[in-house]
Amino acid sequence: MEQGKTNGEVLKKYRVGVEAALEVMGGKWKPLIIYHLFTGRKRSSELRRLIPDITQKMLTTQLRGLEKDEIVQRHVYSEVPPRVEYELTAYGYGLKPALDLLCYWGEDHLDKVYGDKSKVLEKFKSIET
Amino acid sequence: MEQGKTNGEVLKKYRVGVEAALEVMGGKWKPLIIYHLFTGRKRSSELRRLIPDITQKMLTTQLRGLEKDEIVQRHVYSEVPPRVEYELTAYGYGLKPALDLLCYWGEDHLDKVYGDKSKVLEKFKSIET
DNA sequence: CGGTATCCTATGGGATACTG
DNA sequence: CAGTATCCCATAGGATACCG
Repeated sequence: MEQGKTNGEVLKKYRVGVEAALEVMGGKWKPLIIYHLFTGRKRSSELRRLIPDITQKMLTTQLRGLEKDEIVQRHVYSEVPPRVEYELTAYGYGLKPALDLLCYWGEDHLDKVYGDKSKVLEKFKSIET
Repeated sequence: MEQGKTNGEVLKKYRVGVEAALEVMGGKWKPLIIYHLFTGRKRSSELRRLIPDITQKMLTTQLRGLEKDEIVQRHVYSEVPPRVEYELTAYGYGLKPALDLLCYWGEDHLDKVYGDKSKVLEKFKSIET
């Protein structure tokens, strides 16, 4: 238990904390968009190519949400044809550890579901706080 | 980049991994339920008390989902009045590292939104893989 | 006490067409 | 190329009442 806080405060912190995080990166496409931006800024067409199943509308919608939460920054170049690039903020990059852990857990889960041996779980249990 | 895998394979792995994880624990109340179960098995009425805003229906629904994915185990006692307890499986407990990171990031996000200093981010950047 | 069964609505997300 | 505007649908989630 953290110091100087009541159970209720810690509980509330946890609640809004995890909920806030899920609001920010919990959309259907947001984790994937963020993932691709981990490797550097991408223009809109690149993201569409990297995420074939996403529609233009959803790409825009999810990016706007991420922009509002200051996870990504939008760079507009006044050219013809227009060019727009999206870049993770340092703040958004801070989601990487959490997303990576979620990813590894998810892989492990899929292995489990599909009958493979659980092998990723061990790898990260040392990180438990 | 992981060994022996193409970019596509790694990408696909990441995609389904993070999506699978969000399917399992991405519900509105699931993280909160899981959190409370981190501290030990709880009976249904305890969870409702700990999560005042949840309805009976949603508690049952989310718990059934978690049970299906083998995150929680349901223990039924044939008594009068009936008693039912829910317990995290070892497998479900493996979500703790990821949930904790999400929680800390979310707290930091809320501090940021509400004008406080960002102070949790530093704490975990060493975990980045 | 714990759980269903209805019923309802809010909304996240998709398809398509259009614009600067 | 990047984005908006409609229109539409599936479903997650809430309110309420009832059951063993």
